[in-house]
Amino acid sequence: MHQVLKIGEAAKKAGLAPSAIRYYEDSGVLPEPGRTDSGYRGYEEGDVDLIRFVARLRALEFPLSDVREIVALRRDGKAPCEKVRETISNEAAAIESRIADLQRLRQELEILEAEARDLPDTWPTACVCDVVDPAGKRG
Amino acid sequence: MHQVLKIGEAAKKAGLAPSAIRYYEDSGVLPEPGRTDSGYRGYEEGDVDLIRFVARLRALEFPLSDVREIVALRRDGKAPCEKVRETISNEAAAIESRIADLQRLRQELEILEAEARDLPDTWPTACVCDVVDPAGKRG
DNA sequence: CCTTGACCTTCAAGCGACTCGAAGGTTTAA
DNA sequence: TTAAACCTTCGAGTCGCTTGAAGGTCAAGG
Repeated sequence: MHQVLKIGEAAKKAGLAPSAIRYYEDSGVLPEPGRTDSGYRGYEEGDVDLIRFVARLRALEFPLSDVREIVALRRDGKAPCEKVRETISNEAAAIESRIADLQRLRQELEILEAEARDLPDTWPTACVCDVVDPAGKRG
Repeated sequence: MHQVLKIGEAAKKAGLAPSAIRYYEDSGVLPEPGRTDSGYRGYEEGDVDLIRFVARLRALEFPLSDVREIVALRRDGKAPCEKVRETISNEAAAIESRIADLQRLRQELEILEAEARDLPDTWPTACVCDVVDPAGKRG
């Protein structure tokens, strides 16, 4: 009735690599699943749901430590809602700030790219390096 | 005349940690500097310029392997211009695509944040988890 | 029956770009 | 003279996995 999946099939359903699932197990995020007689991991429907949930949190780039805590709360029958909300807002802030950093970098790189196009390569007299680091003197 | 700086002072001038400079040296990005009688690294003006240049490239998030190649070209008296331009454009593309990813994530998180605000925490009946992973059934 | 190939297992090591800690040596100022 | 603030090396830790080696299992095809 309720079929048991091997790690490769479970991984496919969750959009993860088998090695990632093993890693989550090793690092205490996912519980140890059952085993077949020959020692293969066997995932039941609920297990696969949990893996999918973890995959989803990781796709949102939640730190694995937070994912571990959230999964632990669920396992203990406690509501992870507060922790989830907290992590959502932390993660949103982190991403916001990373986007700002990258946009600054992108702008810098655009300027450098444009300036580099116009510069003849008469190294060591004139060089893109002067554009990249105008303060540095080449040796 | 030309003063020699210890690693901490050189690091400060370049906006790096001393440990980062040692790491660049170990990993073949920066050449080994001179040493004082007591074994301290001693950086001359040109050395500091090179460290500053490397710091600048890293601030633009160039991969260290590319920085290593660029520095090697300079050391060999060759124009690193082409490599620099290439790396600028690779890096610009990588950042562009990372920004796009993060903007998608940000949007998702904003939606989740809003939905989570409205949801009562009647675990295990209704929960932020349902919002995060609507397809997953909680156990 | 045997082989082939696609799975699965464990364990160790590698990636990138560093940082941190331990255990010790040096220099400078009070 | 002694304390603080440097410096040295070396090894291990971070994060989130992936990759590889060496082997076990299982279903299909010849």
